[in-house]
Amino acid sequence: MDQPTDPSKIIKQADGDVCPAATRWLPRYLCFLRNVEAVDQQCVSAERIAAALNIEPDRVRQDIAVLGVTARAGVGFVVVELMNAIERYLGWDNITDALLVGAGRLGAALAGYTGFAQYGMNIAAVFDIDDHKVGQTLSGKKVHHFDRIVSVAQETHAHMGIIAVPNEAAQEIANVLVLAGIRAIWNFAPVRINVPPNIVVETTDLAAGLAVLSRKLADALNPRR
Amino acid sequence: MDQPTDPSKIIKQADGDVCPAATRWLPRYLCFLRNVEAVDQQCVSAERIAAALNIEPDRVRQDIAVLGVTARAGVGFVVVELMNAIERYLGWDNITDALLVGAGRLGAALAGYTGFAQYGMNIAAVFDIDDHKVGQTLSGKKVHHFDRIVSVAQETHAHMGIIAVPNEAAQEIANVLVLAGIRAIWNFAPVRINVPPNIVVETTDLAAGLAVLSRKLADALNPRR
DNA sequence: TAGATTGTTAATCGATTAACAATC
DNA sequence: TAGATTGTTAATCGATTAACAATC
Repeated sequence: MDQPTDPSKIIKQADGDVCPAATRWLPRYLCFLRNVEAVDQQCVSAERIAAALNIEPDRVRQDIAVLGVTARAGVGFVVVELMNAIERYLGWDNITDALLVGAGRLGAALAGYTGFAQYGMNIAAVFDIDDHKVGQTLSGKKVHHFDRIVSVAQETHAHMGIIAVPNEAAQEIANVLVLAGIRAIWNFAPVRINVPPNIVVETTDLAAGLAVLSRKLADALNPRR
Repeated sequence: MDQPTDPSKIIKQADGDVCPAATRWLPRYLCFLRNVEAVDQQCVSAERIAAALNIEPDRVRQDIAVLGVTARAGVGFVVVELMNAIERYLGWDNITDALLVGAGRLGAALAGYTGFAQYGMNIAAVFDIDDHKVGQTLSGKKVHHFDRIVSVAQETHAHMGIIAVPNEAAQEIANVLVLAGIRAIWNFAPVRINVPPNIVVETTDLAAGLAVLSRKLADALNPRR
């Protein structure tokens, strides 16, 4: 308050820079709040959220702080207000159309998952380069040839691309997605992807969590190395 | 080497305690190595792995260090040797049978994903409490009533359970899985779960990565707050 | 030997946990 | 006012990045 801190830090806080760690928790709070709302409760304290999710109340308050929603001490937050704030913060108050590239095993699973609507996302079209897959439907979505992605991107005004192709192809696909005007890429290939600075990328490696679990299990079943 | 460090640290290193951060990277290396092997290359350096995955070579070496595989300086690692070491470390040299609980949206997607075999895991059976779903098949797997899980667990000798049910039910399901003799739980419900100390849990929240991406996208499309 | 790459140890960075004064 | 809960700041913890001597 009175001690002037390192200026670089001040700037970092001042602009709306995203703190990934906090953002990752917001969907959990939102999910819980939806349940609470369904039961017709008006207010909820950070304590109660924490208890339900089995985490520290401190973290709940810290994560929520970025939203700018204020609570009444002794009472807590207004459920609807907090829900709306999270949805607005994540941009989940509007559905984002996404183009899914890759109709293989993972692509098929993603196309078949009907829960993305809850997270403000809709898979608008599916693409592949394999002529055997092109023309078929995947969970009711038609598979287009990847050549057509630029025109489809323009038609749908999609902002997001989802990469579910083999490692080697991932970077190349990303390049084309950028050319097609895509601004955000959700990458399921276990490789880091290079994109221009105005494009945002998030890589999700499904196998990572399973690897940790498998290792722990191997240890538990067979201790002493 | 000569300075005696804090004893607690020494113990922590001494026993085979898992470092989650390193373990999370191993599937990526494995995936790349499988490609390299397919092209009939015998050796590979940490530098090359790092280049292909677009990360720092230092990290590759550090992560690989836990495996106890040694490389020849100036040449690198023997591909097959390194692959086998990773698979053994993760217990992926044997397939683990898993019981999937929840035949909803996410459960259906997981049951439909045919790629888990690559990660040493097989979904042996699917369970739900909804009578409409019980008896149906999900991607060729029959859906059993959750009541039957204890007996099925014994028949299949499954060690792993996968939770894909709504938040509120997650803890309860976990309790039953433990009673059924399950040792490892892969939890897709965005809640922290309590289990006895001899049971291992890993929670994967699909929405977390999407939340970060959505927020960054919202920022990119609409800067200045 | 010389060049290249390893493997380990130290330094930075970020995220989680703890503490506590401010507020309703 | 008293009790309860917030919101912010400091302390701990772990993970990533950097550095460098050891090795083939």
